[in-house]
Amino acid sequence: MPKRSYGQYCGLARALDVVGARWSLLIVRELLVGPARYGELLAGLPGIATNLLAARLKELEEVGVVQRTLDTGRNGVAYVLTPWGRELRDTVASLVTWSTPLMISGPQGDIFHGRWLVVALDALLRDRRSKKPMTIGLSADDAMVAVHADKTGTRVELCGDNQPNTVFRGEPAIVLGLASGMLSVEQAVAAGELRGREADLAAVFESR
Amino acid sequence: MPKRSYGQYCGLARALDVVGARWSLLIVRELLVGPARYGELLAGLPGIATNLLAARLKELEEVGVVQRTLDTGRNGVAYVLTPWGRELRDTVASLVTWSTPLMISGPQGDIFHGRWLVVALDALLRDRRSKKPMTIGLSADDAMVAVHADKTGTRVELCGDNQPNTVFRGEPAIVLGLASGMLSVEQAVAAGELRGREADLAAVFESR
DNA sequence: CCGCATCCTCATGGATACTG
DNA sequence: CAGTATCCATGAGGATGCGG
Repeated sequence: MPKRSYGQYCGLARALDVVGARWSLLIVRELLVGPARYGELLAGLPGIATNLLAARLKELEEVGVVQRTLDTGRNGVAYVLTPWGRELRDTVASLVTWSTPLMISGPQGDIFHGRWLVVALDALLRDRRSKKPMTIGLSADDAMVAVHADKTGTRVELCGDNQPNTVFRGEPAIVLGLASGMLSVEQAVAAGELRGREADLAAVFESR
Repeated sequence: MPKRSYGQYCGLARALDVVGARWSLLIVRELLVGPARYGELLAGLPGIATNLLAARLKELEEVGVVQRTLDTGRNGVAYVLTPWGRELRDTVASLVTWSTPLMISGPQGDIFHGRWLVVALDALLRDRRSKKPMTIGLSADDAMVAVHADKTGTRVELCGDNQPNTVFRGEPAIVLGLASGMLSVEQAVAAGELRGREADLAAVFESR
C-alpha cells in the first residue's frame, strides 16, 4: 500500500497495491512460518532498514494482512497474519516454485536462513498431484540430503559431498524426518523439526 | 530485476528480484493475453512512464521472462513471454484470486480495460476443484451478467440492473458465450469472444 | 507515427543515529 | 527491545526530444 496506487480496476493491480511494495511479501514469508516479534522480523529479513520494517508493518496492518497481538509469555507485541494474509501462502508458493531456475545456481554469496526452508519446502512439496518428478537438496551440519519426489512417492538419500550444487549420489537414508506430506508449514513448526537446526541448514534447490 | 537484490538465498526473494519491481507483473499480465507491440503495452498500462516501460522490458528480456520477436504482418517488434515467463500465470492467478476482497467495492474511479478480464476470469474459473461457490459479475453494454459457479456446474444469468455491485437477480440466459471451462486464456483470445467488446465490459467481481 | 532516450522533479528506499 | 527521526541515494512519474 504505497500511496502510489496503480489506479486500475484489476485484481492483480489491486493486489500489488497492497503487497507489491518492496519487502512486503518477504515480511509475509516470515509470518507464514509463525508469529514473530519486531526484532525477530528484523533478524529474519537481513538488509531491511528498521524504519522500512516499521512502515510496512503499519501498512500491512491497516489493509488487514497483518495483525498486532499481545505476546503472552514474553511481554510485548507479536505480529501475526490475518486469515486473509495467510491466504498469501498460495502466492508465495507459486513464486517459490517459479523461482527454481534461479536457485539451482546455489547461494552465490547470498545470505541463507534455514527458517526460509519451511516456506520453500512447503511450496515444493505441497501439491504432489503435479506429477513432475523433482529433487530437493539440502545440507545440514556435515551431511547433504536429497529428497526425490515423484508419482511413486518420496525418497530421501544421504549424499557424500557437503557442497551445495553437487550431483547427488550415495545410499538411501531417512534424515531430518523429511517424509512425504509431513511438511505442511504448521506440521514442520509444530514438530520442531526445523526450529533447532535453522542455523545448520545451508541450501535448498530443485533440479528438474 | 532492480539492481537492488535482496541478497537472500530464498526462492521468494530471488523471484522478487526478477519480477518484484514496480510494473513488472503488470507487464506480464498484458503479455499473458497475447503478444503485444510497445504502443499496445503503453495503452494497456495506463499510468506507466514510457521510459519505465522501456527499462522494464529490457530487464525482463535480460532475465529471460520476455522475448522480442519480429511482428510479421505489421512490420516492427512484438514482445512475447518466454515459456518460463508464461509460467507466471500461476502467480498472477493466485494474486487475482487473493484480491477478490479488494474488488467487491467496485471500480471507485479506477481505470478499467476489458482486456484484463481475460486474465481475471482465467484465474477465477481455472481450478474448479476448489469447490468454493463463487459469483462473478460483469457488465457489457447495457446488460449485466452473473456467472454462478459451484460444484454442480456453472450457470449464467442476465441481471436487470446495469450498475456494478448490484445484487444479482433476473432470469437465466446465456450471454457472451461464457460457459464453464471455455475461458482458458488461449481459448478466449482465439474465440475472439472478448477482443471486440473490450471497451464495453465494465466490471468484474466475485462475492463469496 | 512508433519506439524509445533524455531531463528534471519528487516520492520512496536505505543507512545510521537516537529515544521512550 | 521496539520502534522514530534524520539524511542521503535511488528509482518512479511526467514532459519532451529525436531518429528511423
